[in-house]
Amino acid sequence: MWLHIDPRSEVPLYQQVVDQVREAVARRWLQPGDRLPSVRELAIKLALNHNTVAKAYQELEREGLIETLRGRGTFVAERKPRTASPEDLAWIEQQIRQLLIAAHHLGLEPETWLELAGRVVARWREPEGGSS
Amino acid sequence: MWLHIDPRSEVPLYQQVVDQVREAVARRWLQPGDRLPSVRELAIKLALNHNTVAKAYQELEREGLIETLRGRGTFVAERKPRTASPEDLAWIEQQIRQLLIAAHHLGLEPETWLELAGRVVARWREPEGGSS
DNA sequence: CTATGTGTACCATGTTATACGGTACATATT
DNA sequence: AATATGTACCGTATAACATGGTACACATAG
Repeated sequence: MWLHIDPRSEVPLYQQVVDQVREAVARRWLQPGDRLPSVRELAIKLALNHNTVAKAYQELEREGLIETLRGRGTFVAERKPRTASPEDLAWIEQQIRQLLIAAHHLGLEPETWLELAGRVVARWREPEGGSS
Repeated sequence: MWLHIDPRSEVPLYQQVVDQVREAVARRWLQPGDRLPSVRELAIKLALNHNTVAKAYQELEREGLIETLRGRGTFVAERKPRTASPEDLAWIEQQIRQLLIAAHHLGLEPETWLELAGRVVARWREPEGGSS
């Protein structure tokens, strides 16, 4: 199971599920058509309430990443070709700036940060755990 | 006043204050020794409760960005030279990955994202609003 | 048809974070 | 003494989060 929940994190439990499915889809660990665990099944495995898992799935469907079929289950949706809008780009830029600020206060200057980002991008399509 | 609060944002009000002071310090719009508005003064200007502003200032002091002196006021602290720890680097990498995932779902591939990040870094030390 | 599994919609409860309003205290400056 | 500062309380209110339980609509397998 590639999903793991940290109950002591400040990140809401349903949000942790959303984040991890998002990552799995983005990195193609999950392919379109793949079936996700059922709401109740996943709730038991992660020791969560079924309502919490359902909330995560509903958020993911709202984003268009998954499709749910009554009585059948939940599946990874087809990836729709999409071009980032100017608003999207502005939002992404803002997020980058926020990260630059945080990195600066941790002692990482923008140029060094950019090198680090380059390395992360280079490792983008690798399996999961880089080293042992 | 460079501080502005959006009451309809999902970001907590005190967090908005923290973020903006963090940015002002990181980008040297505020210099060490500069005095920040008093808790009550800022509370009135931003239409916040004094407790909310105080919470923001206490968070900023906890991070070492500002210093508070009883009866005197709140001031931007000296920047302490610091090297990012391995834990810090791991955290930053994780944040970068999260951003890459979000960008991907908006239609921005890692390589394009990296170019965008490069442009943001290039504009890092500019005043405030790039163009008109 | 029945039984089971699916997503979903409720309802109620409890916890926590956020934000407010008010008051009061310790300290520093004037 | 008067004022301004940060801070520490108290209480209240709202919203998000998470749980537990029940029930319904739909699909599939027997």
